[in-house]
Amino acid sequence: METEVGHEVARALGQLLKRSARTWLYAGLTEGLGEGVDEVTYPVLSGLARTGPCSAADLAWEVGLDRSGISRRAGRLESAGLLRREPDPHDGRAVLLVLTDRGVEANDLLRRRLVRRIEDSLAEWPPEEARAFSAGLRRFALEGPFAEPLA
Amino acid sequence: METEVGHEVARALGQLLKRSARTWLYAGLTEGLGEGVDEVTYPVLSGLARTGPCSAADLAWEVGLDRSGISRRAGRLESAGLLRREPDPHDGRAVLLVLTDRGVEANDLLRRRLVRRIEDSLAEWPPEEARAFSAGLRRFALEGPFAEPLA
DNA sequence: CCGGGACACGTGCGCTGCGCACGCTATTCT
DNA sequence: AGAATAGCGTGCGCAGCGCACGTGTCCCGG
Repeated sequence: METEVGHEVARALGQLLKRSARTWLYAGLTEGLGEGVDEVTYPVLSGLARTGPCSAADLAWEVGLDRSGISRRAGRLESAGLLRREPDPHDGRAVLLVLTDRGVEANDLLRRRLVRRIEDSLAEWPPEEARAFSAGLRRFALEGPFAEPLA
Repeated sequence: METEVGHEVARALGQLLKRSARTWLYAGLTEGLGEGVDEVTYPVLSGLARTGPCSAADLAWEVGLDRSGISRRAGRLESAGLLRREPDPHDGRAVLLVLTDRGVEANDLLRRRLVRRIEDSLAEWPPEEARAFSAGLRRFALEGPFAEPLA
């Protein structure tokens, strides 16, 4: 019984973690925006939108990446004018990453497109089933063991 | 309403696709097996277990990767003695990838461990909720747009 | 029967992303 | 004040991926 669920989730997760799945999810989503934002930099953009202005280290924890990776990606977003590095007023060593207005705008746009794409793929689901799936996925991804990524 | 579901799924998927999530899912899973099998080669192993003996091209479609990637990973599994390349009796050009007995055994072991890990993370869920989540995830990942990865 | 185009494979090559480690500057503690 | 610590950006090496080439095989048309 229960082991059936485990197998099913394992199988589905395997499919979901395929590179091509990620590709599909973000493919063509950044159409019309500058060169700086793509599927690689989007997690930094959206993560920063969630956390608000914060250091690269904190954002690294949020995004689940090394500091250096964040710094590089942030550099691209900065060049594209979507992100601003400003000195932390309380600590001269620290640098705060802050979204510019255009950054916020770009993030909103991308998020809308992403949500749209996901909703399209759920369009034919019975609404109740979709809700249950959404709640379960949220619980699994956000409240499960993934919550502590860099342990 | 419905847009709430879209946002929630988008957020959860973002979290799920983090590198650290993949890391957590497979971390330490290959303990005790040879050097050839790890989180990189496992998709090939399990994919081949699903499809049965097949060519690298077909497996590439199944796994969602380029042929070359499959060939490289298959090479590792071959070195580890988990996989065998044998000439296709019907086509002299083609090469069939076949799991050895040890390969089947390794795949079963890894799968059991993976299922175990997932079930542990679902241990405190209400059984009905877990079932609903499992069914929804299966539908989303296996019957959704991900079904055609290399379109 | 045979020759050319198509097919399947493995691999060299360049690109990209990642983590580690170094150097530098600012802070904090003794 | 001087030393130890913390935070940052970046150079470096490694690994994986896709593309494209060369090789061997199949198939069909002449």
